[in-house]
Amino acid sequence: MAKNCNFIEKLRELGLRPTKQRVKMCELLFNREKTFHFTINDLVKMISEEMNEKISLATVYNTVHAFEKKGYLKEISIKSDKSYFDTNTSVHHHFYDEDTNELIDCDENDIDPVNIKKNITGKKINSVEVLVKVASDNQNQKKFN
Amino acid sequence: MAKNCNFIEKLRELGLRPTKQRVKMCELLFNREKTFHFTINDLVKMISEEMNEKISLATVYNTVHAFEKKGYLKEISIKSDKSYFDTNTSVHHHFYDEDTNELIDCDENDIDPVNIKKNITGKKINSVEVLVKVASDNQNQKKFN
DNA sequence: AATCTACATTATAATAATTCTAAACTGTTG
DNA sequence: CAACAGTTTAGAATTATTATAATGTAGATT
Repeated sequence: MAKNCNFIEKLRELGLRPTKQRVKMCELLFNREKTFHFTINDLVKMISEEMNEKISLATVYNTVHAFEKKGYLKEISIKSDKSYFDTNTSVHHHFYDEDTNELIDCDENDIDPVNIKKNITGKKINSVEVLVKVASDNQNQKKFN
Repeated sequence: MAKNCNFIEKLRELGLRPTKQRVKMCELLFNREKTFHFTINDLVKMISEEMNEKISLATVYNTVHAFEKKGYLKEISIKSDKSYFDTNTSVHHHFYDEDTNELIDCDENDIDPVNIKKNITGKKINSVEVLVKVASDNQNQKKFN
């Protein structure tokens, strides 16, 4: 499996200095089979567990945002109290389990292509993403007036 | 147009005491033709402009959440730094203009029904919402490995 | 290899959004 | 109107995130 030196190269190509913090974060984030979702706090915990030295929270924020800016991480808006990030940067859909707060990636064949019939003049569609909220029990919606 | 007394009745029905703060918020939120989106801060400003007395920020939070819990407001997850709320509580889709940060409701006929082919055992689909991000220029995505 | 320099990391402070708290206030019920 | 439970309020507390300023370090230069 791809190890450090790969990431060191990769980071250099991006114009990011391969510091040990960044390399460690690359290993944790990109050295895996499946893509996954995390919060900054998840990541800090993961790093602390893997490294003997402590990492600064600010570094994690900086690095995550650097990766995001380069297009290797994607921010996901589900809950507004925290930011979730996704190592799957392709446009894709999600299931969100409201019971467990779990976010599940959709396969390409889980959802048929979405047909958008309206277009906004002068604007280009950058992405089309579907969020399917699921839960064990249901609650309906009402109108006030 | 429906005035105070209507909202006083309505609030009572919901088991919410019709305090003057709540009635004022009802007027501002629900006494309009079109539904709309707002942040807590937007709302606080609107209220301050309309009322001589000041309203506590906590009250606005409490009341918005009370309305949300009763199903008359809906939280929207677009940007993660702030919470947006929507007086349109029906399941509906959005266009999000990345240039102006503007959120636009979709009509029912703007987007064809989304066909979900996967189902998660033991879970019910609560909502299916599409977010279409638009902008003047485009930027592509890459994979790290 | 020692030095230099720009970029990174760090601890901490600052900011911002939101929630909590405890006291004062106010609809509602009797 | 008296009493109680639910509300409002100001301000403190909490949480997520960003800014700051000093220190550290990768990589180029000597």
